[in-house]
Amino acid sequence: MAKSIRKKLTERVTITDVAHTAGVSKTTVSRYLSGQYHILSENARNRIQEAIRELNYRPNQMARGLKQDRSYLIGMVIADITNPFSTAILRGAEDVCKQRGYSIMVCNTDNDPAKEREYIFMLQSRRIDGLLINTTGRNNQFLRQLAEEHTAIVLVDRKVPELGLDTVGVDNELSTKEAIRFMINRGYEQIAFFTEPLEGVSTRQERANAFKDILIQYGFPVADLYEADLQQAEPLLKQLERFLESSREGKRAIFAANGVILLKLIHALKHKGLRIPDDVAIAGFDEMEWTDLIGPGITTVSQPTYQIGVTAMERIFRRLEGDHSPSQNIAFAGKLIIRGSTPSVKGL
Amino acid sequence: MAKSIRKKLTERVTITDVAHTAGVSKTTVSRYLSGQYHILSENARNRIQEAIRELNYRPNQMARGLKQDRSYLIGMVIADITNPFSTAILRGAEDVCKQRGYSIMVCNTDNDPAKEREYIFMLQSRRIDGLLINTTGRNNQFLRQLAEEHTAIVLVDRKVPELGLDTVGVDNELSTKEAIRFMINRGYEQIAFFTEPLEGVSTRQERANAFKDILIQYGFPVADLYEADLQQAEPLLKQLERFLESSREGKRAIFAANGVILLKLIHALKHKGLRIPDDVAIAGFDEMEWTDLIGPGITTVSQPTYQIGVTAMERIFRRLEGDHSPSQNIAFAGKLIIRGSTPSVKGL
DNA sequence: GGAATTTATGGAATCGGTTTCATGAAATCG
DNA sequence: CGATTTCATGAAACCGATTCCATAAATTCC
Repeated sequence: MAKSIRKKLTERVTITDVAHTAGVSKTTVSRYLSGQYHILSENARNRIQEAIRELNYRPNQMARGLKQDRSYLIGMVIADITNPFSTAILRGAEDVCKQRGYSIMVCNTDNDPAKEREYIFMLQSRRIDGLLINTTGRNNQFLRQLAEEHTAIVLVDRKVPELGLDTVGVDNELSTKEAIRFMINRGYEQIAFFTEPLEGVSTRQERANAFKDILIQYGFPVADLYEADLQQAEPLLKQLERFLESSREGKRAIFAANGVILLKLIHALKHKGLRIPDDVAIAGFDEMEWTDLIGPGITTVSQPTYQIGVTAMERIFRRLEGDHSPSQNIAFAGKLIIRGSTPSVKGL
Repeated sequence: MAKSIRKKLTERVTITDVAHTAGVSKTTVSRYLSGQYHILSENARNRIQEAIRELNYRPNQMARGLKQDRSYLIGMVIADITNPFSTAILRGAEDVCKQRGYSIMVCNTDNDPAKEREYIFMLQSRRIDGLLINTTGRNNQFLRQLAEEHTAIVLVDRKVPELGLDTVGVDNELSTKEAIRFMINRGYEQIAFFTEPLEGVSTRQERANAFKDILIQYGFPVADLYEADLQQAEPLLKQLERFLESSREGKRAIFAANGVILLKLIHALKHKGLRIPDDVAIAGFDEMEWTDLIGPGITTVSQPTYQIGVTAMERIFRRLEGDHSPSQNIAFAGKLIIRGSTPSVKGL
């Protein structure tokens, strides 16, 4: 009887309920919800407003999205969510989304192409409007598919030229060259470059190539480019030892291709009882909250991470608004922050 | 004509398309999608599978969710997404969600109740099934409303007793007492406690109270409890100076109530040219990737952050599965990691 | 002052799935 | 062998919004 009907009715408040209590049709309420106030009478507007308040109504986004073929959802696929670099980007991206009423769904892949694929499928099922991805580069086929379904995709940090998508990141060549040139000018005679495996990751490749180029340009031998797999600590330690054995104290320096490997290297140096910069100088990509606190301060290349997130998300919205211009590669300048970990070599 | 029809048809592949090409009804396809294989003939199963593959079909989660009144979405409202503490929890939560086919929507509030409220409304519109929240404590009314609409809510880190919700965090009293007691036993005669403003945040209050309790228990005066607003750097610096002026080198120590303030304090000490631990000893909550690298290493209270995220999310799913048992407060033990920043006082 | 236009509104179809219920065929039973 | 149960399937209603189209009333036009 009445009791059970009421129960059913109050279970979830729908647009129909609002229409009833306001004494208008669903259509009119819908118009109110989408902000088309100018075609509503003041009377209707007020009564709807009152009804919504009274019933504490919140429109169902799934119903809305279904009909409009829009989810107001952006996917963000990140290799490692605990990496401060990633979260700074996320922060920027999130701020832009919030402002527009979009929400971000985070997906953590651990650089695993299989996980990445699963997430792409899931996001596809959710009909995301946009995707911001730090890709493994192994699921290009599926990304292309997504792009064909009108999802606006922006690659962050890592490029995949064959996809022809917008990318946002830092100018790796420029920044790496600036940093290595700086170290050469400071008098270091042997510089090692440590990176995670290059295969398939454009960012790492660009930095490694810039390193090689600049060494060649200055007539240095390119002997110390180390690709370390960080899953196990051993390889990195071994490679570090190899470098230290082959080089002379006071004349050598290490450059880390990103913040993760920079941290690992500093750990390894501490573990071996080596001092910065006396035993070895060090610098690397990614400014982090602790880089000025360790020893004499670590020289780093700072990326405008928040800005990268903001810009990437803005490109997504530009695309969603119908911009069909050719894809852009947006590269911000990195900033070299010089600290005590890379002093001038004695005797210069 | 045919062309335009085809275009329309291939625009988005729907369950109807799959049904047609497989030569069965939507109902049958739906059963396949929800894994009810046992009631399908092998023939139908194969043809549907083939059709899905051929058309590259992905079911629309919005349509699904609309009918089922389930979004398979979990909201995660965080005060500061760039805080490593938060992302570690997110990581744990995300892993659990992925496994169950749920997705997480991240919301960054900056500890702003207004932003938090906006997010709660948005998440409500999306009909999230669960919410994991690090709340400002200023939107209890809306959280209660959400809970009434069958959203499973778990409070992380910060409690709000009046809401009667599940909470997951660390045992603040126990860990704080252990840490302060340790410092007292090491011979420090004056210990300062630095925290962000206590008002409304249970975690901070619990830690501050534990600090006071243990000092009283040991017969120390409670003179140095500093509430610093971190928005501007000044207050913290002033308070730090006040403490340093009132205390004696070699006999004093600082305890930071969380990782953020710990970092700020270390920065401030460096800024003032003070050495750890010679000029002042320091310890604090939250183990971070750099705490063992700064100076002699910083003594910290480590929280099982990943585990907190996993546990919180598991409680959400337990609730979604229909568990109506009384609410739980789950408190993990923190772990005191002793490092060089808190050596024994000379002469002990 | 009647025709044409504008304005405010609502009925009904629709989005893409799930779920209820009905049905015909095959299998099991006494 | 007829009655009953099981099995595989599909038609149609439904979830909660938006949107197309129709319509009555009010306004403007000549």
